[in-house]
Amino acid sequence: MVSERLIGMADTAPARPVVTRFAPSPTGYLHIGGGRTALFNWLYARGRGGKFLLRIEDTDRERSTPEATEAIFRGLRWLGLDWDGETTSQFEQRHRHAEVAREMLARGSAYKCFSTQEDIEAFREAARAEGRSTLFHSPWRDADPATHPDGPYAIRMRAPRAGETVVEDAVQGTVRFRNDQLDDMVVLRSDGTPTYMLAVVVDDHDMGVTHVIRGDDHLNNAARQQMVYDAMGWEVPVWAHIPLIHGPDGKKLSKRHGAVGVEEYQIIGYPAAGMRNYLTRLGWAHGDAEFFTTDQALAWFDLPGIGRAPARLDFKKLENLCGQHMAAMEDAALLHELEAFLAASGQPGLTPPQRDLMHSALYCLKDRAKTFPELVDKARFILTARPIVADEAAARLLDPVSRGILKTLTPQLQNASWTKEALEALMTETAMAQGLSFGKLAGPLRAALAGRTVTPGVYDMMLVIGRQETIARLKDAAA
RNA sequence: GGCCCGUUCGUCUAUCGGUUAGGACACCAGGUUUUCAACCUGGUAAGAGGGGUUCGACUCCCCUACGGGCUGCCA
Repeated sequence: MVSERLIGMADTAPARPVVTRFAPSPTGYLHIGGGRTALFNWLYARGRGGKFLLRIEDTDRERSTPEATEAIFRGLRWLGLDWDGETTSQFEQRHRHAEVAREMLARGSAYKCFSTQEDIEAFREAARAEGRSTLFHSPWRDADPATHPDGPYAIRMRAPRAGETVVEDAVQGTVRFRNDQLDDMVVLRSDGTPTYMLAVVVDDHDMGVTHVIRGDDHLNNAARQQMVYDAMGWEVPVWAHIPLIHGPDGKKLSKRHGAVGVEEYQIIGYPAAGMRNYLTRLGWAHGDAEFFTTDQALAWFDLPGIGRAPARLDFKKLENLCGQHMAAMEDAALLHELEAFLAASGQPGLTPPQRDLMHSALYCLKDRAKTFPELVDKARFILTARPIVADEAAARLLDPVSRGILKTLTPQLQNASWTKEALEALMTETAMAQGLSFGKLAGPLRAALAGRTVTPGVYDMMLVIGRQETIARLKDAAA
């Protein structure tokens, strides 16, 4: 099959270095679906030693804002998706676009259309009434230039009416469109500005984009854009239209599903590596691989592995993956990302002493948390100063009997060797002396040390905060 | 309405004509255990429906249903 041959060629023997791009319109936050599209493009290019470019599609002057552009940058940076070279602005290329439109005019592959919006609306109105196709057929397509009025005009593509346009898509396969189903799209508006349909093609060509990986809401557009490539005699890129992401209910992702903006995920506290893993796995598979590093994703990512059906967001699985990545992360990197999380979510940062404690405690914290808020919660024993205020559940464990036991423990801790083994021996001994199981002792101990019933192991906490602080907290609790 | 895409456990998916349809998350049960978490073991659970093609279809073709997209001088 033709499509398979194309895919094979693209994957095994690229004729030229791979160049991909992410081309968001700056009209709001970076959508999670857009984030995944960017990730796929980044993985594909970088995994092959190619280039990943960023172009801001800001030709809609009404809706484009610099704030939105900034939000896109922040979102991509958080995901760790760096792009090559300068960011390009589609709007700044408008003169080049217009030049191409005029070139198409000169080649006869486009024509001046003097129809007004009202003419077109009337045409569609009539077509609807008669049950005909509402595709606009401009009367100016074959008009004699001598009859052209001296007014504003749009430039329309002179699209072929017969035959079909075949899109070879690396994900969707061979997709055929009958040309009579496609109309003569406007490439240059009557105010002289280019339309998206023209601008993407010109920009992708000028930037040397070899693979267009984007949402499948553009699949139909590919057919029309291909006509522009053909008209200009340009090489058509490899198309890869990936399915959109849906909400947990299978419906199109929207605000009511909760987090739709990439930045919201950072604020919720997912580690970026876990986010990348999850997003890569959503709609793409490499056999049974579930948990993998970004380096592995770079090595494995390919187009044939992309699925054709829309995927639903599953926060449970996201969390699970994030938990695994947290546990696998280097302490220094984890600490760094934790601080970035605190800043991004508007929380107070760590003081230098807290930072040191956190660093030394991460070993017993990181495999207990799936998100940064969970990590912070589990780290409460090093983030709060004495006196430790016990929560309700912890307070219940500090009954008079338990407090008495804690009291007998403090002198022994004074002389104990401060290692896990020694502490363990001491605790077990103390528990037995009281006729208790160690579990009965650990509860109050934990409550005294952290004020919580959910914490890292008691020995780990004691080792992290040290002898003096441990004894002080036990005395506080026993008092 | 027209055109285009899609449909395997609840969810993400493997399978590229021949498998007891595999894995992961979630869930349930058990184990380990100083709580929670983590961890270990086991379990429930799937090819939308109907026609073909074939010795044999989840895999190929057609129809239907359902979901999604496009149908702009938006991107």
